[in-house]
Amino acid sequence: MSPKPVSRPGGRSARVQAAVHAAVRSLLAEVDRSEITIPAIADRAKVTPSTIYRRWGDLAELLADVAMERIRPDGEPQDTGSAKSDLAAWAEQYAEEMASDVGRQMYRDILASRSGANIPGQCCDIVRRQMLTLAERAAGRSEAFPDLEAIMDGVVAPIVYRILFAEPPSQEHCRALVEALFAERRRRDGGVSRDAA
Amino acid sequence: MSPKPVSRPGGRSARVQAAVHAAVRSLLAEVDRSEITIPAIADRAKVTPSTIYRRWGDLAELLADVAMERIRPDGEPQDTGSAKSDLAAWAEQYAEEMASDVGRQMYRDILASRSGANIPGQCCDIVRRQMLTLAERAAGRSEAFPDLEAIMDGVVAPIVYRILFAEPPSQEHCRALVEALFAERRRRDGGVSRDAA
DNA sequence: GGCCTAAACGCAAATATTTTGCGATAACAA
DNA sequence: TTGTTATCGCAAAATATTTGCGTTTAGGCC
Repeated sequence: MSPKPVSRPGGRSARVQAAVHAAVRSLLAEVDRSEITIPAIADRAKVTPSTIYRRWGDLAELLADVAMERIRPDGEPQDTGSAKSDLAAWAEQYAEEMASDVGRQMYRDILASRSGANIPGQCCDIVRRQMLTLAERAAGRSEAFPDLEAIMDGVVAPIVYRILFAEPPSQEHCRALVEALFAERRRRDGGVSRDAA
Repeated sequence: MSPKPVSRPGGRSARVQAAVHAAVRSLLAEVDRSEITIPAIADRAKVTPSTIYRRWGDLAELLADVAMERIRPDGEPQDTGSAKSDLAAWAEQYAEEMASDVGRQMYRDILASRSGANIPGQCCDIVRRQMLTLAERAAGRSEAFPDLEAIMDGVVAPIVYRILFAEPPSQEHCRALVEALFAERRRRDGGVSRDAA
């Protein structure tokens, strides 16, 4: 049961949540992970541990909550002039951010969440929304753009998989993924190669 | 510090490890995850908790250790006659196994491991080895076969990503991934579309 | 086979954590 | 303003984790 649906989001609750999140972020930056414990967080946030336990349930849910907040992109993806270069730029930047220690850790915290809120799904949706803005931008320019699911399979999945399980992808590799995707799309336009999930 | 390099793998240690692993597996099958605790495991395995703490460190490492044992494939991938159908059959079966609750949970346990042993990397290597046997089999038949990294990007990563973050891929989707990979491979033979990680 | 050394275990005390009951506070609505 | 109740703080109880120390036993060596 991650951050419960705050039915009373006013002053005090908001202050507590902000203080706890800030405490987690500072601890993540300063100390080793094995020392990040709920009493330690409560201490730094000037709250009692029981408050955190009641509101977030356990450490995994709290970390997943903080990770979800941090993984949210600041703004719209960069506009570089063309659909392909937009996607390539996005992929390179995303890979670089998520390949860092904090990025990889955010992903792990998100996957460790056991709440019914489907946190990993929300994380995936955030990326999907970014892709949709790229798609709309391409449509506004009358440019072709790959199918959303094809992007998830062809660009996002390889980047995330490599970061989580192997070596992070190089910039060149990210560009090659985008290149291959556009090449395939051009080849069989509106093709059936990637149908519904 | 996951399962320490057992410097004395003889009788007693082996018995303890087997009992603990068995206890974890039975608990995973029976009770809710929130009830799986080290004292509970120790209880069922007829061991003292301190033994588990000293040998595995914490619950996450123990669960990752058990998951790594379970994720190891039983034997060689099925031989279906051709390289493409071999890969398709492997992908479909792998997706089905890992999309189950236990499969998804194994992946999460593996990613939650913080030991220096690089458990996620080992997990990735297991898949790579399976792909190598398929490649060798194809070579023995003088069949073309995609590059290993292209398979990881084009087939394994999308399957695992979807299982972890979204809806598990359908059989048709798995087949389509393999189909697209072979089509691309044929198009630019020995091409540069997927260079080193 | 019998002996030695140290790794691995069991036990129990010491710490740390999580959970829970209850009274106090403060957000929100009427 | 007043009432209602979600949320919080505090402290006791329940659990889980760590640690010291004596015992067992695997593996090496005569």
